[in-house]
Amino acid sequence: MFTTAQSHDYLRQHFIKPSVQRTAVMDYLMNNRTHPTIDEIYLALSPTMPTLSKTTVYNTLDIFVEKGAVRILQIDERNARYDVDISAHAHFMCKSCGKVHDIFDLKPSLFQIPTSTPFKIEAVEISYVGFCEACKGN
Amino acid sequence: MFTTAQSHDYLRQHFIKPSVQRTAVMDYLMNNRTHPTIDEIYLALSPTMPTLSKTTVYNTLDIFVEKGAVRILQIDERNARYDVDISAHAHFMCKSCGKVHDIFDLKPSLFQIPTSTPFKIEAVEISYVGFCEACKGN
DNA sequence: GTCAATATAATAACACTTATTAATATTTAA
DNA sequence: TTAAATATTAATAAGTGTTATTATATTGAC
Repeated sequence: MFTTAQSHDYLRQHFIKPSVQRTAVMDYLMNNRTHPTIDEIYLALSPTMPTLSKTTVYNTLDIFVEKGAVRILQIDERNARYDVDISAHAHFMCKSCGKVHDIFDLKPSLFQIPTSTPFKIEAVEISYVGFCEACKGN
Repeated sequence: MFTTAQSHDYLRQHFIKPSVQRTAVMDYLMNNRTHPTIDEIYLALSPTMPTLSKTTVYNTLDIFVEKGAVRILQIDERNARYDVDISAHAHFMCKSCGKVHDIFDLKPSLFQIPTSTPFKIEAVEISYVGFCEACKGN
């Protein structure tokens, strides 16, 4: 369980001014490693922050991504998903239930930037799709 | 340069009934390896096929993907992109010009399905983002 | 405490995709 | 070959996630 103080610190480390809204969003991301969508974050926070607007959630996540505090995932074609864990790891999405899971135990070499290209590569995304444990039997 | 006859054959190989529209779309994909969007395909074909509708392009690509003749790429958050090359390779997208390039010369092991997960993985997508040769100087 | 700068909220606008339905082609059976 | 059934295409409308706009609120410097 991460505290609000820790979220606050994490924001400061990434040069993001920690407003009440930003701290709440970061707090949610740190404690819910489910790669939530904007909507999920908004719906989770609005009961305790009734004045929160979805626009603010969008703006907040934009800033987090821009400052490198959070990673945006492209794995789900429907919605953007967000991950506070910016370390090298891959993702899996279940075609049936839609849940996105982390895959950590891959060879570090998978995440290396290829040197054979003429491009200036800044980021890698490795995504797997299929069926999760709960869904693969059905 | 691929001929219409070849597109026709490729469709048949994937058990897709080759209508005029489907053959035209496949023909375009086989001759334009630019990972085009729906809009690009539609705009390219409509001058010579004035009755073509964008809905048909959507439907057609859905069928192609479902039958495994074409791969849909998630790399561009704005639009879906399509690739007739279904062999194992990665993609790079330029953050500046938006072009998507193939990256073929990677170790085959990169595309292996990880065995350490409890998931039934069916597909892998490896995406890189950054700046292309033309844009990286600016 | 006042003023300027920044952040938030509400609303509207946008863009891509999907659903619906009607029209047109194509196939099948007599 | 013709009629009926089926499949495909086209046009329109609807839906959904995201972005733009603008007004309000909050913060920070003096």
